[in-house]
Amino acid sequence: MKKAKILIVDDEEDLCEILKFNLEGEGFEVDEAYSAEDAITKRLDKYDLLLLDVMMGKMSGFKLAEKIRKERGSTIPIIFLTAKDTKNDTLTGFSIGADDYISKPFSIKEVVARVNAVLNRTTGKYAGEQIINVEGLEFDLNKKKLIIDNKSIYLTRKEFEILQLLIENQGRIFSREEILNYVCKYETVVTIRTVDVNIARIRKKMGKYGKFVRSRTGYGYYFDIQ
Amino acid sequence: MKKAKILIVDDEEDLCEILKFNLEGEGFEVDEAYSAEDAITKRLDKYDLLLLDVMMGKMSGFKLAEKIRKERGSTIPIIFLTAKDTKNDTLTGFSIGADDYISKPFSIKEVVARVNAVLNRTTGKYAGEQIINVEGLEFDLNKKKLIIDNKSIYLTRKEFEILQLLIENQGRIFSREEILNYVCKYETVVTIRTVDVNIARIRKKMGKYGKFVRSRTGYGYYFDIQ
DNA sequence: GGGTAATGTAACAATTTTATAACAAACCTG
DNA sequence: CAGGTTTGTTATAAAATTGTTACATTACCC
Repeated sequence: MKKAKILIVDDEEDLCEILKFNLEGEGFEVDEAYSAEDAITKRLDKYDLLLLDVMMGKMSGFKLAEKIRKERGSTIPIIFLTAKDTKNDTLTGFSIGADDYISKPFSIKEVVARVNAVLNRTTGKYAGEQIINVEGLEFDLNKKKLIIDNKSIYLTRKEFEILQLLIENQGRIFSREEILNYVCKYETVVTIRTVDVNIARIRKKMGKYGKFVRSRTGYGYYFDIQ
Repeated sequence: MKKAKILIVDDEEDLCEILKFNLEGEGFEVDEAYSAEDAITKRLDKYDLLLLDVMMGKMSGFKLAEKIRKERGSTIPIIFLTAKDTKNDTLTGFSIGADDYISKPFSIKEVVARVNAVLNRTTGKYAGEQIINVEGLEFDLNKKKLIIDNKSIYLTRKEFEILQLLIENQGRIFSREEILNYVCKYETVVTIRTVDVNIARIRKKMGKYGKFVRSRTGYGYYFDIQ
């Protein structure tokens, strides 16, 4: 999956850095802007989420948010950071929405959790149909299945991941090591020939299209429709 | 359709701004007042809804509401925002004629949802009958029930929300995390397996239609009539 | 073509995931 | 606060996936 990109807009540079450090640790790509004016100069449509300080120098976070929404018509999710002191446990109970706010002082953990939650929700919701189409072969990323001749072919997770890797990089050859590494990242070590078996299963399920999943002796596997 | 006008009365200016920002995003026209005294000076009959903080400086939200209702004889709907969930406050609020009551901390989404609900109810423009019909299975969004073979099947809130998510996105697979995230928005963290149990309960209640709620090992759950 | 290495695949085993029942905790509601 | 309802937890059985192995088949090189 592609890394989500986050833009932090806050004039407290230290805080920015801490957030950046932690969010990067979570696998996000993070940019910073130290003022609203600075943020405006950036191409905001590059980002998947905005972390916006409410209290900043000249232009407040709200103004900036308004500008982004109204002038640019963007629907990018925004989480506000606000300095308002909180007597009660606002932090724990406050939950996610398309937009959300987190009061300072907040725990880094919490911010990360919220960011994850918002991104999960919005990317889940607004990601409409995701279908890769090749030669009358539909590869549906949301429904995790193939559609061939109007028939649904259900792939298991490993099968799906392997095929996705090959299809998204049509023509490129992946060694068994690469495939195993991609599919079993954090898992225990398995025999290299397992890949063969999985490929065989994929081919079988794909029927007449199975031959598009090709092997090159000594190299590995690739997908090609020629 | 005319835009509904909303007045927010709350001394926490940040919160006001966030609410305003989000409600405007929903297509409402929004004004703010940072104190009850401030609110009184406004022509309240201009508004279709009041969002009223209970705890404010000198005059409480309740006092203000009482004033509005008794002295001005207004029937404008009021939603109270309150910091503490005390039964006493609740009662007071409702006896004054509160239309709804949201305790802080709340999520922005929740407020927006309640505002929509109250405005729908009071202005009488219902979204009309909301019934999803699939294969002789009626799913009544307003009455929160299923109708199968002319029999009403009552689903609990969680059950209903899960089923609604699945039915409204027919075919799309939702991971347990997504489902939990969707259903337990404002709540504490629960075990991921809870989803399984809820799915089982839904299937059981749906009888012969239960099989339409499907699982895909390694992915999650989805609804499909095929 | 014959020998060797690489790949394909079937059958089975190990592992992981899901279904469900039974119980416990939370939650209403009068 | 008693009793019913909803929701969450846990344990175990059942199902599905994934891995291993052994042998068949194919590709490669001389």
